[in-house]
Amino acid sequence: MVSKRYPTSIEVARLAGVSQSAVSRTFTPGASVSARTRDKVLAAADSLGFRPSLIPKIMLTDRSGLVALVVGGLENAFYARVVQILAARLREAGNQVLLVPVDSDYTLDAVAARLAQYRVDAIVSALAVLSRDAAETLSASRIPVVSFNTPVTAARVGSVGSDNALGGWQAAALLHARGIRHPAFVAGPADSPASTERLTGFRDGLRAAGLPEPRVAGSAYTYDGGAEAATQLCTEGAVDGIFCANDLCALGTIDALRRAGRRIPDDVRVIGYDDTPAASWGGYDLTSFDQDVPALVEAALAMIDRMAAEDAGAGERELIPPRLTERGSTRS
Amino acid sequence: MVSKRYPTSIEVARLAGVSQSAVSRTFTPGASVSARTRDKVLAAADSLGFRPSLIPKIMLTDRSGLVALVVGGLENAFYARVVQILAARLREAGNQVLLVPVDSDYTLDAVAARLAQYRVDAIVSALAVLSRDAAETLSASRIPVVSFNTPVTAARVGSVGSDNALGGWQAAALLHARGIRHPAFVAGPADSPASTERLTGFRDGLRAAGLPEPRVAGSAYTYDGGAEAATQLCTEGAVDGIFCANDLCALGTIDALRRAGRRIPDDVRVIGYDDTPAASWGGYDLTSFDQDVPALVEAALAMIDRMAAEDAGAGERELIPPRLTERGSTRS
DNA sequence: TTGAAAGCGATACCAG
DNA sequence: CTGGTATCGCTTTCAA
Repeated sequence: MVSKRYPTSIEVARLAGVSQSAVSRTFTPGASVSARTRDKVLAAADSLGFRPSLIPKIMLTDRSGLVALVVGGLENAFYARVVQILAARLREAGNQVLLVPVDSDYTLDAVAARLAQYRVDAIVSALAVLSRDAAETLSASRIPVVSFNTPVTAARVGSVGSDNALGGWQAAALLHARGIRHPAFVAGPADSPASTERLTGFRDGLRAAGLPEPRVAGSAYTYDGGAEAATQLCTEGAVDGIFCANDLCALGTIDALRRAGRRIPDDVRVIGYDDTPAASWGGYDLTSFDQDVPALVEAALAMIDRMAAEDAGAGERELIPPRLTERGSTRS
Repeated sequence: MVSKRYPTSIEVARLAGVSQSAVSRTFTPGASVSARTRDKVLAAADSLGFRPSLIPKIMLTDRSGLVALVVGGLENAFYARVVQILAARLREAGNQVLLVPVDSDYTLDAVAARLAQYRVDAIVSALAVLSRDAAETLSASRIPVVSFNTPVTAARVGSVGSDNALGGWQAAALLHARGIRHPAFVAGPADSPASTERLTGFRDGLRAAGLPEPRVAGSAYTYDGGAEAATQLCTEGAVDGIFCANDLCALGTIDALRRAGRRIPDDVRVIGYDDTPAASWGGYDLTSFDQDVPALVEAALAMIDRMAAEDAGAGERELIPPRLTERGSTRS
């Protein structure tokens, strides 16, 4: 037998000797209740530990106040920061955050259905990789979706992200200014649009500067992935300037370079992306691009509001310029 | 005017030419529906994009399937990992995770009320600091609460954590075995029970080994806090063995020591707590204690189940022994 | 196996 | 200002 868990407004009303409507009004901000009635109600409510349920209201309005936040890899400090800031902002706006960790597109289908059942008001995807199929699964749920760093757009699916191509271009310009001759790129997963865009911008920037095509290695947004890629780049040819798809890779790259006897920045200059806390730690002192998370979050929230208002507005994409912080890893 | 967002079972029933009850039964696992009826219903549901709402069920059962996860400081990789693993396990169990970021005990009061309104089934607090008052606020909401690394217990409030005193003791034993003479402790916030317990265990271990009282510095679980503490310890006296309240401090400590010209482990040995990814990075190679997050999570979930079953059972506390991983920062 | 009908706990409109 | 009542979308008896 399950004991009843929460007192209802009816019980409060009975105890206070008023109608249930009076109780409801007492807990409704703008409603008209006499001070006498309110006091009786509050006293009764307090002694019973009454908290008006939000559930009936959700049923009436079809708005839950819940926003789903789909994430993979919180071990990347960048995403941890996104979650933190996004959750804080949503809470300020009176929303609650449903955190949905996901390890692959595959699990996303099941998740989308579940979220629809909870009547979430919007979905924010902070996944490094989001396929078009997965995006469409989300889109089909009739819930506004905003995706971080993924160019997919569709009906009710928008996207915000760092201007990765611009970052790549600036990385090339900086390395050129520091006089490097042999550029290389340490990539993230092949299906990560962010990594691809950064490489494209990097290529364009190098070309504009009259430098050769970068050699490319790597395939994961991880420390170990960066280390392996760097080792490979070192053994297979000349390198004196490396742009890494993110900071995590860059840290692995730096450590591997040092193990191989290269000095930074004297022999090789390294640039990362995300400007995570570790970039400024003494052992690394890594030049990196800050994606400006607060701006990304604001853009995402504004986009959600717009989609919710217009109902089924077409997808948009918004890019935020990254901000370069130069540190020891690229100094002359 | 807000357009209707979701189709209802009544609309599906109308389209399929059956009763609304039939629709409900079709989506209820064990119910008895003829194949013919089910097919009609499924076809209609599909064409309308129908997803049965969970909200009415919550209203009927007073169980939302929502578990709140209260966190501060996701920038600490340890907590990011806790959130990740906990969320994954809860989802396997069919629960959804409500993520509640909080920056102080003060905001917790408001949060507790809100969570009660959503009828969350349980609250997990992964806060470094949780005061007794705050715990009682949570407890008053009649919702089972499990707290990480905080010794508070009360009715419906349990606690799981690493056996910090044991870890402290082992840290002392290890440093003693490595022949240090001048121990020190880099502390977390003064009101963090985890930090205090680690120090207590460390003190006891040192005493048992015949070593002097440790000097103590520091006051935050941060990289910068660790760096400042280390600088202070270096300038104010002799040090050759430092136990840090967590990894983040330890990394700052190591970098500050190096800036001060000390070699690690030759001049000073350093031990951290949490065994975060950065501990094994090349630049640090930090000896650290793994809190065994999966075990902590299992213990927390089991405790929640027990509390939910017994209804208002007394609070318990469960300790998981930490696992030491020795790396270069303490080798001979 | 089926359909009709009674709730679940709030909000909001209604007349008094 | 107050109390009565319809309502939201389901699940669950209860009869047929």
